[in-house]
Amino acid sequence: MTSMRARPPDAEPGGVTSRSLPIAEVAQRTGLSKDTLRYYEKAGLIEAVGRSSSGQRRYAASDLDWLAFLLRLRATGMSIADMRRFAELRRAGDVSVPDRIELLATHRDDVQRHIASLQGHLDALEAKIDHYQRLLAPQPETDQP
Amino acid sequence: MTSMRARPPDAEPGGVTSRSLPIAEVAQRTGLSKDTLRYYEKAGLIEAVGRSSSGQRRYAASDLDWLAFLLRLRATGMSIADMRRFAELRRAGDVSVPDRIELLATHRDDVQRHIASLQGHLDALEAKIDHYQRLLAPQPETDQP
DNA sequence: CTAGGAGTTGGAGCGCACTCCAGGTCAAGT
DNA sequence: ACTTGACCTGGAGTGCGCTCCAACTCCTAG
Repeated sequence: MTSMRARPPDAEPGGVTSRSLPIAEVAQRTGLSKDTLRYYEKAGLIEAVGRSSSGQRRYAASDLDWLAFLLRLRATGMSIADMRRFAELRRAGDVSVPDRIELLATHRDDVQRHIASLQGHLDALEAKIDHYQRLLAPQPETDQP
Repeated sequence: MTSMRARPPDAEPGGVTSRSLPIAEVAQRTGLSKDTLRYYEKAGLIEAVGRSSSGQRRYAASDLDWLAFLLRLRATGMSIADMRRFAELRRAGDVSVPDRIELLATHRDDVQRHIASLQGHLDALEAKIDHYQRLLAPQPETDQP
Protein backbone atom coordinates (compact mmCIF):
# COMPACT_ATOMS: atom_id res chain seq x y z
CA MET A 1 0.00 0.00 0.00
CA THR A 2 2.87 2.39 0.77
CA SER A 3 4.96 1.28 -2.22
CA MET A 4 5.55 3.85 -4.92
CA ARG A 5 4.23 3.60 -8.39
CA ALA A 6 6.58 1.68 -10.69
CA ARG A 7 8.83 3.91 -12.75
CA PRO A 8 8.86 3.42 -16.50
CA PRO A 9 11.58 0.81 -17.00
CA ASP A 10 13.36 2.80 -19.67
CA ALA A 11 13.05 6.31 -18.32
CA GLU A 12 15.78 8.39 -19.89
CA PRO A 13 18.46 9.52 -17.45
CA GLY A 14 17.79 13.21 -17.00
CA GLY A 15 14.37 13.03 -18.62
CA VAL A 16 12.31 15.99 -17.54
CA THR A 17 8.88 14.37 -17.36
CA SER A 18 6.70 12.55 -19.89
CA ARG A 19 9.33 11.15 -22.23
CA SER A 20 8.36 7.98 -24.06
CA LEU A 21 5.17 7.08 -22.30
CA PRO A 22 3.70 3.60 -22.13
CA ILE A 23 0.39 2.99 -23.80
CA ALA A 24 -1.69 3.15 -20.61
CA GLU A 25 -0.47 6.68 -19.95
CA VAL A 26 -1.29 7.78 -23.46
CA ALA A 27 -4.70 6.17 -23.25
CA GLN A 28 -5.41 8.10 -20.11
CA ARG A 29 -4.14 11.38 -21.49
CA THR A 30 -5.94 11.18 -24.81
CA GLY A 31 -9.10 9.52 -23.62
CA LEU A 32 -8.63 6.82 -26.25
CA SER A 33 -8.60 3.20 -25.17
CA LYS A 34 -5.43 1.17 -25.46
CA ASP A 35 -7.18 -0.93 -28.06
CA THR A 36 -8.06 2.13 -30.06
CA LEU A 37 -4.48 3.36 -29.93
CA ARG A 38 -3.27 0.06 -31.31
CA TYR A 39 -6.06 0.09 -33.85
CA TYR A 40 -5.09 3.56 -35.04
CA GLU A 41 -1.56 2.37 -35.50
CA LYS A 42 -2.67 -0.66 -37.51
CA ALA A 43 -4.95 1.57 -39.54
CA GLY A 44 -2.02 3.73 -40.55
CA LEU A 45 -2.94 6.83 -38.58
CA ILE A 46 0.18 6.70 -36.46
CA GLU A 47 3.48 5.43 -37.68
CA ALA A 48 6.45 3.95 -36.01
CA VAL A 49 5.68 4.42 -32.37
CA GLY A 50 8.94 3.71 -30.57
CA ARG A 51 9.36 0.43 -28.75
CA SER A 52 11.08 -0.50 -25.55
CA SER A 53 13.72 -3.22 -25.59
CA SER A 54 11.01 -5.74 -24.88
CA GLY A 55 8.79 -4.56 -27.70
CA GLN A 56 6.36 -2.38 -25.79
CA ARG A 57 5.17 0.88 -27.26
CA ARG A 58 6.77 4.05 -26.00
CA TYR A 59 5.02 7.17 -27.14
CA ALA A 60 6.99 10.38 -27.59
CA ALA A 61 5.67 13.88 -26.98
CA SER A 62 5.39 14.34 -30.73
CA ASP A 63 3.11 11.32 -30.87
CA LEU A 64 0.85 12.97 -28.35
CA ASP A 65 0.70 16.13 -30.44
CA TRP A 66 -0.16 14.13 -33.49
CA LEU A 67 -2.83 12.23 -31.59
CA ALA A 68 -4.33 15.46 -30.38
CA PHE A 69 -4.56 16.61 -33.95
CA LEU A 70 -6.14 13.33 -35.03
CA LEU A 71 -8.69 13.75 -32.27
CA ARG A 72 -9.53 17.15 -33.63
CA LEU A 73 -10.09 15.70 -37.07
CA ARG A 74 -12.19 12.94 -35.60
CA ALA A 75 -14.23 15.37 -33.52
CA THR A 76 -15.04 17.27 -36.67
CA GLY A 77 -16.29 14.15 -38.35
CA MET A 78 -13.36 13.11 -40.49
CA SER A 79 -13.32 9.42 -41.38
CA ILE A 80 -10.47 7.09 -40.52
CA ALA A 81 -9.78 6.74 -44.24
CA ASP A 82 -9.29 10.48 -44.67
CA MET A 83 -7.18 10.72 -41.56
CA ARG A 84 -4.99 7.99 -43.00
CA ARG A 85 -4.67 9.96 -46.21
CA PHE A 86 -3.49 12.92 -44.23
CA ALA A 87 -1.09 10.78 -42.24
CA GLU A 88 0.35 9.41 -45.46
CA LEU A 89 0.86 12.89 -46.82
CA ARG A 90 2.65 13.85 -43.65
CA ARG A 91 4.96 10.90 -44.04
CA ALA A 92 5.72 11.96 -47.57
CA GLY A 93 7.44 15.05 -46.22
CA ASP A 94 7.37 18.72 -47.14
CA VAL A 95 6.46 18.20 -50.78
CA SER A 96 3.01 17.18 -49.62
CA VAL A 97 2.27 20.45 -47.88
CA PRO A 98 0.05 21.77 -50.69
CA ASP A 99 -1.93 18.53 -50.68
CA ARG A 100 -2.24 18.69 -46.94
CA ILE A 101 -3.53 22.24 -47.20
CA GLU A 102 -6.06 21.13 -49.76
CA LEU A 103 -7.27 18.23 -47.68
CA LEU A 104 -7.61 20.40 -44.60
CA ALA A 105 -9.26 23.25 -46.48
CA THR A 106 -11.80 20.88 -47.95
CA HIS A 107 -12.47 19.48 -44.54
CA ARG A 108 -12.76 22.96 -43.07
CA ASP A 109 -15.39 23.77 -45.66
CA ASP A 110 -17.26 20.59 -44.77
CA VAL A 111 -17.17 21.52 -41.13
CA GLN A 112 -18.37 25.03 -41.85
CA ARG A 113 -21.28 23.70 -43.82
CA HIS A 114 -22.02 21.22 -41.08
CA ILE A 115 -22.08 23.96 -38.45
CA ALA A 116 -24.36 26.08 -40.57
CA SER A 117 -26.70 23.17 -41.08
CA LEU A 118 -26.73 22.35 -37.38
CA GLN A 119 -27.46 25.95 -36.57
CA GLY A 120 -30.42 25.95 -38.91
CA HIS A 121 -31.80 22.77 -37.43
CA LEU A 122 -31.20 24.12 -33.96
CA ASP A 123 -33.36 27.14 -34.67
CA ALA A 124 -36.13 24.87 -35.90
CA LEU A 125 -35.75 22.72 -32.79
CA GLU A 126 -36.13 25.75 -30.59
CA ALA A 127 -39.24 26.77 -32.48
CA LYS A 128 -40.64 23.30 -31.90
CA ILE A 129 -39.91 23.47 -28.20
CA ASP A 130 -41.57 26.87 -28.01
CA HIS A 131 -44.56 25.45 -29.78
CA TYR A 132 -44.86 22.67 -27.23
CA GLN A 133 -44.47 25.12 -24.39
CA ARG A 134 -47.30 27.23 -25.71
CA LEU A 135 -49.39 24.07 -25.70
CA LEU A 136 -48.70 23.65 -22.02
CA ALA A 137 -49.49 27.19 -20.94
CA PRO A 138 -52.61 27.95 -22.97
CA GLN A 139 -53.98 31.43 -22.17
CA PRO A 140 -51.85 33.26 -19.63
CA GLU A 141 -54.45 36.04 -19.58
CA THR A 142 -57.99 34.66 -19.51
CA ASP A 143 -57.30 32.99 -16.22
CA GLN A 144 -59.48 34.89 -13.78
CA PRO A 145 -63.18 35.48 -14.36
CA MET B 1 -43.53 7.73 -74.89
CA THR B 2 -46.69 9.81 -75.18
CA SER B 3 -48.56 7.84 -72.53
CA MET B 4 -49.18 9.57 -69.24
CA ARG B 5 -47.70 8.52 -66.00
CA ALA B 6 -49.82 5.93 -64.19
CA ARG B 7 -52.14 7.47 -61.68
CA PRO B 8 -52.07 6.17 -58.11
CA PRO B 9 -54.64 3.38 -58.19
CA ASP B 10 -56.47 4.71 -55.18
CA ALA B 11 -56.36 8.44 -55.82
CA GLU B 12 -59.15 10.06 -53.89
CA PRO B 13 -61.87 11.52 -56.08
CA GLY B 14 -61.39 15.24 -55.84
CA GLY B 15 -57.95 14.90 -54.28
CA VAL B 16 -56.06 18.15 -54.75
CA THR B 17 -52.53 16.84 -55.19
CA SER B 18 -50.25 14.63 -53.08
CA ARG B 19 -52.80 12.70 -51.06
CA SER B 20 -51.66 9.31 -49.86
CA LEU B 21 -48.42 8.93 -51.74
CA PRO B 22 -46.81 5.61 -52.60
CA ILE B 23 -43.45 4.82 -51.11
CA ALA B 24 -41.43 5.73 -54.19
CA GLU B 25 -42.81 9.27 -54.11
CA VAL B 26 -42.01 9.66 -50.46
CA ALA B 27 -38.54 8.29 -51.02
CA GLN B 28 -37.93 10.84 -53.69
CA ARG B 29 -39.33 13.74 -51.68
CA THR B 30 -37.53 12.93 -48.47
CA GLY B 31 -34.29 11.68 -49.96
CA LEU B 32 -34.61 8.50 -47.94
CA SER B 33 -34.49 5.17 -49.74
CA LYS B 34 -37.57 2.99 -49.86
CA ASP B 35 -35.68 0.50 -47.73
CA THR B 36 -34.93 3.13 -45.15
CA LEU B 37 -38.56 4.19 -45.03
CA ARG B 38 -39.61 0.62 -44.35
CA TYR B 39 -36.79 0.25 -41.85
CA TYR B 40 -37.92 3.36 -39.98
CA GLU B 41 -41.40 1.93 -39.78
CA LYS B 42 -40.12 -1.37 -38.43
CA ALA B 43 -37.93 0.50 -35.98
CA GLY B 44 -40.96 2.27 -34.57
CA LEU B 45 -40.20 5.75 -35.85
CA ILE B 46 -43.31 5.91 -37.98
CA GLU B 47 -46.53 4.25 -37.03
CA ALA B 48 -49.46 3.02 -38.98
CA VAL B 49 -48.75 4.25 -42.44
CA GLY B 50 -52.00 3.79 -44.35
CA ARG B 51 -52.29 0.93 -46.77
CA SER B 52 -54.02 0.60 -50.10
CA SER B 53 -56.55 -2.18 -50.62
CA SER B 54 -53.72 -4.40 -51.84
CA GLY B 55 -51.54 -3.72 -48.82
CA GLN B 56 -49.22 -1.09 -50.24
CA ARG B 57 -48.15 1.84 -48.14
CA ARG B 58 -49.88 5.15 -48.74
CA TYR B 59 -48.26 8.04 -46.98
CA ALA B 60 -50.35 11.00 -45.91
CA ALA B 61 -49.18 14.61 -45.79
CA SER B 62 -48.90 14.31 -42.02
CA ASP B 63 -46.50 11.43 -42.50
CA LEU B 64 -44.33 13.66 -44.63
CA ASP B 65 -44.31 16.33 -41.93
CA TRP B 66 -43.32 13.79 -39.35
CA LEU B 67 -40.60 12.43 -41.59
CA ALA B 68 -39.25 15.92 -42.11
CA PHE B 69 -39.05 16.31 -38.38
CA LEU B 70 -37.32 12.96 -37.99
CA LEU B 71 -34.81 14.04 -40.61
CA ARG B 72 -34.11 17.12 -38.57
CA LEU B 73 -33.48 15.03 -35.50
CA ARG B 74 -31.25 12.73 -37.50
CA ALA B 75 -29.34 15.62 -39.02
CA THR B 76 -28.60 16.87 -35.55
CA GLY B 77 -27.20 13.53 -34.53
CA MET B 78 -30.06 11.94 -32.65
CA SER B 79 -29.94 8.16 -32.56
CA ILE B 80 -32.68 5.93 -33.88
CA ALA B 81 -33.33 4.79 -30.33
CA ASP B 82 -33.97 8.33 -29.13
CA MET B 83 -36.10 9.12 -32.13
CA ARG B 84 -38.15 6.06 -31.30
CA ARG B 85 -38.55 7.30 -27.74
CA PHE B 86 -39.88 10.55 -29.09
CA ALA B 87 -42.20 8.74 -31.48
CA GLU B 88 -43.55 6.69 -28.60
CA LEU B 89 -44.21 9.79 -26.55
CA ARG B 90 -46.07 11.30 -29.47
CA ARG B 91 -48.23 8.23 -29.72
CA ALA B 92 -49.03 8.50 -26.02
CA GLY B 93 -50.89 11.73 -26.72
CA ASP B 94 -50.97 15.14 -25.09
CA VAL B 95 -50.03 13.92 -21.62
CA SER B 96 -46.54 13.31 -22.96
CA VAL B 97 -45.95 16.91 -23.99
CA PRO B 98 -43.79 17.71 -20.96
CA ASP B 99 -41.68 14.63 -21.62
CA ARG B 100 -41.37 15.58 -25.24
CA ILE B 101 -40.23 19.05 -24.26
CA GLU B 102 -37.67 17.56 -21.97
CA LEU B 103 -36.33 15.21 -24.61
CA LEU B 104 -36.10 17.97 -27.16
CA ALA B 105 -34.58 20.44 -24.74
CA THR B 106 -31.92 17.92 -23.77
CA HIS B 107 -31.21 17.29 -27.39
CA ARG B 108 -31.10 21.01 -28.12
CA ASP B 109 -28.49 21.39 -25.41
CA ASP B 110 -26.48 18.54 -26.93
CA VAL B 111 -26.64 20.20 -30.31
CA GLN B 112 -25.58 23.54 -28.87
CA ARG B 113 -22.60 21.95 -27.19
CA HIS B 114 -21.77 20.12 -30.38
CA ILE B 115 -21.84 23.33 -32.40
CA ALA B 116 -19.63 25.06 -29.87
CA SER B 117 -17.18 22.21 -29.96
CA LEU B 118 -17.12 22.17 -33.75
CA GLN B 119 -16.57 25.88 -33.80
CA GLY B 120 -13.59 25.54 -31.50
CA HIS B 121 -12.08 22.80 -33.60
CA LEU B 122 -12.76 24.81 -36.72
CA ASP B 123 -10.74 27.69 -35.39
CA ALA B 124 -7.86 25.35 -34.66
CA LEU B 125 -8.16 23.88 -38.12
CA GLU B 126 -7.91 27.30 -39.64
CA ALA B 127 -4.85 28.05 -37.58
CA LYS B 128 -3.31 24.83 -38.84
CA ILE B 129 -4.04 25.74 -42.43
CA ASP B 130 -2.53 29.18 -41.91
CA HIS B 131 0.52 27.54 -40.46
CA TYR B 132 0.93 25.37 -43.52
CA GLN B 133 0.42 28.33 -45.79
CA ARG B 134 3.15 30.26 -44.06
CA LEU B 135 5.40 27.26 -44.70
CA LEU B 136 4.69 27.58 -48.39
CA ALA B 137 5.31 31.31 -48.74
CA PRO B 138 8.40 31.79 -46.55
CA GLN B 139 9.57 35.42 -46.63
CA PRO B 140 7.30 37.61 -48.72
CA GLU B 141 9.72 40.50 -48.21
CA THR B 142 13.36 39.43 -48.65
CA ASP B 143 12.66 38.45 -52.18
CA GLN B 144 14.63 40.95 -54.19
CA PRO B 145 18.27 41.68 -53.55
C1' DC C 1 -52.79 -14.47 -71.44
C1' DT C 2 -48.52 -12.62 -70.55
C1' DA C 3 -45.11 -9.54 -69.29
C1' DG C 4 -43.54 -5.67 -66.68
C1' DG C 5 -43.22 -2.73 -62.97
C1' DA C 6 -44.09 -1.37 -58.34
C1' DG C 7 -44.91 -2.94 -54.18
C1' DT C 8 -44.64 -6.59 -50.07
C1' DT C 9 -42.04 -9.58 -46.42
C1' DG C 10 -38.35 -11.69 -43.46
C1' DG C 11 -33.91 -12.03 -43.07
C1' DA C 12 -29.04 -11.76 -44.47
C1' DG C 13 -25.13 -8.70 -45.34
C1' DC C 14 -22.29 -4.49 -45.10
C1' DG C 15 -19.10 -0.59 -43.71
C1' DC C 16 -17.52 1.83 -40.02
C1' DA C 17 -15.16 2.43 -35.79
C1' DC C 18 -14.12 0.34 -32.48
C1' DT C 19 -13.94 -3.51 -28.61
C1' DC C 20 -12.95 -7.85 -26.82
C1' DC C 21 -10.54 -12.22 -26.38
C1' DA C 22 -7.09 -16.00 -26.04
C1' DG C 23 -2.71 -17.07 -25.61
C1' DG C 24 1.73 -15.44 -25.08
C1' DT C 25 6.09 -12.44 -23.39
C1' DC C 26 8.48 -9.79 -20.16
C1' DA C 27 10.13 -7.34 -15.81
C1' DA C 28 9.67 -6.56 -11.10
C1' DG C 29 8.48 -7.94 -6.39
C1' DT C 30 8.32 -11.53 -2.54
C1' DA D 1 10.94 -19.91 -8.25
C1' DC D 2 6.70 -17.96 -8.65
C1' DT D 3 3.16 -14.61 -9.02
C1' DT D 4 1.44 -10.42 -10.66
C1' DG D 5 0.42 -7.05 -13.87
C1' DA D 6 1.22 -4.53 -17.95
C1' DC D 7 1.96 -5.28 -22.39
C1' DC D 8 2.02 -7.89 -26.98
C1' DT D 9 -0.41 -10.22 -31.34
C1' DG D 10 -3.93 -11.85 -34.66
C1' DG D 11 -8.34 -12.30 -35.18
C1' DA D 12 -13.21 -12.54 -33.86
C1' DG D 13 -17.21 -9.95 -32.29
C1' DT D 14 -20.31 -5.75 -31.61
C1' DG D 15 -23.65 -1.96 -32.43
C1' DC D 16 -25.36 1.22 -35.49
C1' DG D 17 -27.75 2.52 -39.53
C1' DC D 18 -28.77 1.19 -43.16
C1' DT D 19 -28.82 -1.82 -47.78
C1' DC D 20 -29.59 -5.77 -50.41
C1' DC D 21 -31.83 -10.08 -51.60
C1' DA D 22 -35.20 -13.74 -52.84
C1' DA D 23 -39.59 -14.94 -53.29
C1' DC D 24 -44.01 -13.37 -53.51
C1' DT D 25 -48.46 -10.40 -54.71
C1' DC D 26 -50.83 -6.96 -57.40
C1' DC D 27 -52.29 -4.15 -61.14
C1' DT D 28 -52.02 -2.46 -65.88
C1' DA D 29 -50.79 -2.47 -70.79
C1' DG D 30 -50.33 -4.86 -75.01
